[in-house]
Amino acid sequence: MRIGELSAATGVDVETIRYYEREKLFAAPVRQANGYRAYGTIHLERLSFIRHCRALEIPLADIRRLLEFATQPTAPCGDIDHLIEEQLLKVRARLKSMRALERQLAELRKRCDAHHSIGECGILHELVAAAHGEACACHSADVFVTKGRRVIVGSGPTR
Amino acid sequence: MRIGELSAATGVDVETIRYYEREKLFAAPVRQANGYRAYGTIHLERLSFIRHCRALEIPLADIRRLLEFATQPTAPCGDIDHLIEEQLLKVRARLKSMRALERQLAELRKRCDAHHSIGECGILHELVAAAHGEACACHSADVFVTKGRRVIVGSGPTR
DNA sequence: CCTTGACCCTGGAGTGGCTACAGAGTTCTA
DNA sequence: TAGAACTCTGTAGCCACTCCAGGGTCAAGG
Repeated sequence: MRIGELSAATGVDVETIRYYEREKLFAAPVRQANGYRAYGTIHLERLSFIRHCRALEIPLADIRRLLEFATQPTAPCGDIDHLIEEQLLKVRARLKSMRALERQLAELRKRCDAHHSIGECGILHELVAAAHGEACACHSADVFVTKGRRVIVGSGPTR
Repeated sequence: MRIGELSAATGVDVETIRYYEREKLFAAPVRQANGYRAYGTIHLERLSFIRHCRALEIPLADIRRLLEFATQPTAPCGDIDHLIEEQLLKVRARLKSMRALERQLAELRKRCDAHHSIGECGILHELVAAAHGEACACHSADVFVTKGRRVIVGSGPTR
């Protein structure tokens, strides 16, 4: 199987496959006389495994670890458990902040329900209000969490 | 105000402030005799505005556009409306895929409820099953969307 | 006066997970 | 036999920072 066929079979871009090889997510395949990569069923399975994990947004470094674990079937599986648990926690935390984000944006959008000039635009007005340290429709609380980092918003010189 | 004070006042990292300057999100401030940046209230407000937008996960390119809009108060505000609407749609799409992700990971975690060896681990088993084109607990459908791109999972050589 | 430590400067590299491209060679199809 | 379609390598770009090296500046304490 050539790289294009593997790509078609898995839906993974050719460039991405080569990238995974560079990143040592799977061993370099044998080469044909012309230098083309020749893949077998093993590669197809491993690539599907990787994409399945990526679909769960598991980072490549963790996928590498999972692949290593798979070679030691007698070891205890606590690490795998832990890895999935961590991933779930990450997703839940992100979900929480995304929900807040959705509320804030929906609230902000409400500020502009008619066609008028930028000078009168409620949206821009709200965004600018925040820059003056005033309370704003979108951020009632002063501090909230984005991407796991504490970010201060809606405040200003008064802090 | 020196950069450290601006940083303390807004909660924005010093490096990030310099980065915003490089990215032309605000004009370079005047310099003191020693070369230190000297900021005023305008910078503080603009930086707060930027962070407020970033807290809404509005990309820097869009923030640049918003800042340009703000200089034209008589123009119609349709573009601003549209920008926020697009952002809301983006967030909602992402939210939807995150919710699916959460379900899938929670389902996957259930597969391993006891301490045993990697060879017997239900989680790894499920992940490997996907690579064989079998149905898996985490992905009942064959195809779903991640980050706006179509990704094929849970299938394999049979496609 | 000297040291220490906190601050500031520039320029460049690194992060993750791809994606895109240049410039070359190879193979398939009409 | 021409041209399209594929493959190769190597490198750079994307986003929004973050970190570092190697230097300069400044105030407080001994």
